[in-house]
Amino acid sequence: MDNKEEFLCINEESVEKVKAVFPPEEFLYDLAELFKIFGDTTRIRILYALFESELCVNDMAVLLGLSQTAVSHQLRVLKNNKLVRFRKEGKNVFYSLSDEHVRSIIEMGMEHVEE
Amino acid sequence: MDNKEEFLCINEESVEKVKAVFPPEEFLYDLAELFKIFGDTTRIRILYALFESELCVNDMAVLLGLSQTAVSHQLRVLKNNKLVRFRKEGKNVFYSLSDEHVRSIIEMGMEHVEE
DNA sequence: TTATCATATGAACAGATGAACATATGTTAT
DNA sequence: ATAACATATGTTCATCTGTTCATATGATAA
Repeated sequence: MDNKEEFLCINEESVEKVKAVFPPEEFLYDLAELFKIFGDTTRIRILYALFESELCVNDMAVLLGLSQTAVSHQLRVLKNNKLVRFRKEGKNVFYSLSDEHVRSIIEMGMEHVEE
Repeated sequence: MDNKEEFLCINEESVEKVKAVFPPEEFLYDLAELFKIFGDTTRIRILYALFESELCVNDMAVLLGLSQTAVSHQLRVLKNNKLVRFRKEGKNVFYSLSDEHVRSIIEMGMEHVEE
């Protein structure tokens, strides 16, 4: 079942063309990791909520009908990947989108979905 | 353990503001589904390969060092979600990106990763 | 027709992932 | 100090997902 018959390309030219510009594996890995973050309903809902206004954890939970724990866990993921930033104010932590890239990426996705 | 103390908002105003413009759940679900597709290394590599040139299944497998089966399975996902299209030519099936949205979304992601 | 090649599909297994629960940390008020 | 509150974290568990293996389909050539 050794199914790779050693580089039997059908169109060698195309393959070489692609190979020539292929980015480092790590880069594409990071790219996939980024999209993975957006690929969860809870996280997308959180990010979308932050489109309009910064919010504290409790308010997100209330707004989205989620447990505080669930929100906090997902915020950690978003924070670790620099998609949101936060400021502390007493007992509360207010989160907001970290930059315009986040907005752009989601908007691009929305265009595709809207069709 | 009933952890939702009935709408105890810290900032009622922000919550109302977000609620007012929140899109239907289904829309955000579809959006997450779309990003989920991009959130896998194999699929991103396939899509990226198709940036340069259309390719048949076997050539993708050779190029990316994957089994034919793995590529075929992922192409099905991409096909079902209309991210790639294909044309048959004899025994071969040539795949290509289905539209410019795909390219735009990936490019947006790359900008974020490049930082 | 049969043999061979290119791709697709189904089943099963391994690893990843999100949610819930319990608990910990950190902050303010008393 | 202690109590009450807001958020964070660790662990467990059920589910999802991607890969592999085996096999099927579909196409060309002999």
